Amino acid sequence: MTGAGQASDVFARRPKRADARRNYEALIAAAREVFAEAGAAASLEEVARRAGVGIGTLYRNFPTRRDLFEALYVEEVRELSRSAADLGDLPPWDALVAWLHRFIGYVATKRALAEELVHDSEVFRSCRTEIYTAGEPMMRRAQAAGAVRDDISFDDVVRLLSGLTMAQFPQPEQRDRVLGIALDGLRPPTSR
Amino acid sequence: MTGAGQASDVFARRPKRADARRNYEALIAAAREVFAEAGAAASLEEVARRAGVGIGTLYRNFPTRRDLFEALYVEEVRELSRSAADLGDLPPWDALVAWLHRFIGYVATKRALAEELVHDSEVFRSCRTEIYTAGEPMMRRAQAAGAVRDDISFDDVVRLLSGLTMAQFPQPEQRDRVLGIALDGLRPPTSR
DNA sequence: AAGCTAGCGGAGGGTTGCCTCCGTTTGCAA
DNA sequence: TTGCAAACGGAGGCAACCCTCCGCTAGCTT
Repeated sequence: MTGAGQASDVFARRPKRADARRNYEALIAAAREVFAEAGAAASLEEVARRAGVGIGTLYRNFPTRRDLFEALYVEEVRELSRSAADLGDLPPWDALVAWLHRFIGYVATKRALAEELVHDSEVFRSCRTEIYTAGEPMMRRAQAAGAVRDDISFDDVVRLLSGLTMAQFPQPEQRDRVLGIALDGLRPPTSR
Repeated sequence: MTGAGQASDVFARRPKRADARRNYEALIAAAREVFAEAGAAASLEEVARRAGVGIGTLYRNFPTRRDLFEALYVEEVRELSRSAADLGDLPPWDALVAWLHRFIGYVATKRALAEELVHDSEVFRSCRTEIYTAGEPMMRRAQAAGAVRDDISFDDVVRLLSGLTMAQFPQPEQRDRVLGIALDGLRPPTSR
């Protein structure tokens, strides 16, 4: 369960001809932009326009709105999951904190997508698995080292921080401070 | 600055004739339901339908979608703000915690609305003031009593918890546990 | 009880977005 | 180079929603 096989079917539909692949990437990029700007209800025609392709091309690649969401989401999760590897040589607590920072950053871009995908999606579920596979060991390690309290689960942490990504933070330093408060809550009573 | 006068202009448009008032209330109630179910982009025609009034009536009462949002939002905030008074005789920390619990409950119902209103709204701003007027003293009191760390602001707390309201919690007890973690983060280093 | 007027409701015109369909283009293999 | 399948793109039909407008209804006042 490395996660590599889990959601690979999503990428199976990735086209092979050069122009097709180019359009596919352009659509993904445009969709990322448009949804970030206008929310999950943004017009698909706008996405196609911004990608510089016809609306027909969009629908061939992503027959439904949800298909587009899923492709976008999977892409994002992949990157996050992969990034856990870089942190192996940090001390347990530092590694966890660093990864959670990335977690917030990644998730923040697409709160709208998640909103849409929560409802029974195979892909969404396997992405969750992928994130947990990446993050849970880091937390266990921190717990084993006594840096994180024992009475909470990784799931608790994810939810606590997911929330933060939704909130609007005009200045990024406030976001960091608030994240700091939340992280203090993870500490065992003695090690503050 | 009791807050009573701040947003009263919003209520100025409240109708006086019996049938009109009835319809107004029905619209508010229907809107609360519909927006909770279908998000902020829900159809206004559906709102009117569910309220059992004509679409014309809806538009007379709330010329724009935003007007409806605002009315809904103000209503919610009012209740929350008022509820702070009940908690005066609890110990500082307990009072704060109790109020924050309510805060979460109230805000959760209308995350979608807030999303829409954040962008430059007079009403939104005065509602914020109202919430802060209700909550900030409770937090100061808790800080004075040494129950909350001194290096954070009420605004930090609001944002930390606002996030939580966005997250989906299948079981309510997990929400409480996660809220507990967040609240632990508010404590001064010594008093855990 | 009778009139006045605030308020009602929904038909309908306009806009926008969704998605299909098919004639045209273009990459790739032989 | 040539042929053919894969891919393109956008016109256009359909559906949903927005919002205005105006003839009708029913509270309130005297």
